[in-house]
Amino acid sequence: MKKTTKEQILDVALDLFSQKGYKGASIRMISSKVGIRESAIYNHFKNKEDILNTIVSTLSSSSLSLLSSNKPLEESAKKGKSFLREFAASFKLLAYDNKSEKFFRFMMIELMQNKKMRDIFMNDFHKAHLKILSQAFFIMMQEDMIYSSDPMLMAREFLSPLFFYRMQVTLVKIDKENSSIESTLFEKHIDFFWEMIVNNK
Amino acid sequence: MKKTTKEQILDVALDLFSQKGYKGASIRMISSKVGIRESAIYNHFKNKEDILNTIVSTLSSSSLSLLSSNKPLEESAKKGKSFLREFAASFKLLAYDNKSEKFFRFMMIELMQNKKMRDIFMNDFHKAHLKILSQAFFIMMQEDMIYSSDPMLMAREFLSPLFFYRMQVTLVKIDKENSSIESTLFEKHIDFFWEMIVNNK
DNA sequence: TTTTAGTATTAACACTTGTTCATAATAAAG
DNA sequence: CTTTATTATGAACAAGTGTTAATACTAAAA
Repeated sequence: MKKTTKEQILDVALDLFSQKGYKGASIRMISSKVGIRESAIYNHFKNKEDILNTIVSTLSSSSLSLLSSNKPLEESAKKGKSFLREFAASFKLLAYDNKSEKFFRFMMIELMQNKKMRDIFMNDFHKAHLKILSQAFFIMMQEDMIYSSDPMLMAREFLSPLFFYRMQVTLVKIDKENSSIESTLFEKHIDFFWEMIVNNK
Repeated sequence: MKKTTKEQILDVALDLFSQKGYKGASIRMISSKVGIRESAIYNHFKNKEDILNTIVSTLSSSSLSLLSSNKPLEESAKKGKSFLREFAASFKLLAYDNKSEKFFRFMMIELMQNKKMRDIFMNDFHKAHLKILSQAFFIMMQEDMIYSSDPMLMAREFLSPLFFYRMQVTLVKIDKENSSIESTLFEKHIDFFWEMIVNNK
């Protein structure tokens, strides 16, 4: 139940990284928030970069993508709009999950400065989602549920508003403003998008 | 023709800010790239923040939004798809303009750390575009050119992929990879979106 | 030519950064 | 109780940070 010092360091570090970025959060800031002296950190981590790497390898996959791909996509994709609703719902969930939100903020800060973070964003985050979505749209097209088009294009067009809305929720929440308006954007997006692509002849 | 020292400082500062962020770019880095000593900077700017403020107030509006709103929107909106194509084209242009690109990178880095940057993004960038687009879509609906819907929702749905594609172009260009694939996303977006909303009864 | 305004330099300041080392406190294992 | 492994401390380090002050250089105005 009680967190180990190592876990506390990781928690505090993620919190500070998400607010100030990697360079902006110092070892002394982290240690003082944990309640120890800066030198004690080095009993748990080799150096500052080691803290970063531990956070990244722990959270990059879990905090970004949904990877509910253990369930057979063939079946769930045939649910059409429900599938999209579920996809967006889990996407939205990540925007409101504490650790995921912090990692998302951190990723956004580092994105333009750090090649490793760019790779994580492109592969673990973007490509992973595009793959699931394009496959799902392909199935929906085969089933004549939606207009026929390029599945990858459709996946991008569906995904990019989701990303933007997630970013917007994060931004609004930083300034402690009520994010309930932004919260509805996800559902509106599903309705709008489905209405556009559905094959209702 | 020859740039003044003050202009050089601003150019170099923007370049470094866009790569390392505000905190990551030091006065000594800037001065050495300009070819002067660090103390000489203070003959041109009060302090580091003064450099930042000068850059922001100079570039925030021009590098982010298109503000071609000097032309009457009533007329151009009636051109339908052409209007959207022009809008996206100027959006794309900014992604390939050197200074605009750098400011965009800088804005992305600071977005999660700096309230002022968040305000610029929300107002100068996002709201400004949404306003133009929602008005345009409203006109198109009145003219029966497109399906009737919530103009603001449609504006968001149209704009957010543009933002995402612009970000993606920027990311790809950082690693010097060929961005020609991402470059086509803008046009594909227009075609896809127009196809979805056009009223072809 | 002398005065003056603008811009450069050198040196120093107080402070923060990541990291190391010898040492002390603590708690589990013998 | 003693040994041992783990985790804490305090002090110090070299390097980097933003900024200032005194001073020199340079070019136009008097």
